[in-house]
Amino acid sequence: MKTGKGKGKAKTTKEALKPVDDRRVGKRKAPAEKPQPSKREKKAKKDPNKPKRAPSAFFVFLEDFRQTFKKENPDVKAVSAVGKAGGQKWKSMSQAEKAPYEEKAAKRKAEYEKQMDAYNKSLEEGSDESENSLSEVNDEDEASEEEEKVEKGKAGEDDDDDDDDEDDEEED
DNA sequence: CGCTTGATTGTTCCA
DNA sequence: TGGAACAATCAAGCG
Repeated sequence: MKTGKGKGKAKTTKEALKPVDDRRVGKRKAPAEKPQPSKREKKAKKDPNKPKRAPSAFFVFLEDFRQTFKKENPDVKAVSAVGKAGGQKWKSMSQAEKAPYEEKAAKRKAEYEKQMDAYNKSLEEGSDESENSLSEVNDEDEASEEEEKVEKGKAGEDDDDDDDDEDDEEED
């Protein structure tokens, strides 16, 4: 389900307008253990195979944006600057532009899912019962880069066009 | 000398 | 169902 966030719209956008004050979801963890709970403690507990989260479309976009941003702002050395700028631009971008990034992110996710598969198994490790349902992840495999059709030429077939949006953003 | 933070959004998982 | 936590970056700053 996804909490109906599908078009949730707003929510984040609006919040983004305002300084992230409370939004620092970075880590709301309860800092009770350590006086200085770092924002993201690198995994307090080591999991045997906990795959790292796949970068979201936003992160993917950031990777590219970082370089661009640095190029135009070589003076800026603050990582946060890129984050902020990237965040704003991200919202400025239309979904169509984010699409390619999302696609890439989706790919990363696919691999992540694979890892999770193995991770899940390890979780049950001791448990008996049901197990094995999925095939063991093949270690090999992958690597295929199927790049889909990048037919941007539009062979003339019309269609498509529905791309929805382009610019405009909803909101309103 | 080394760890820590900082900031973005999205995504994902656990209870 | 909801919240909580974490994903990359990268250098500066403090202990």
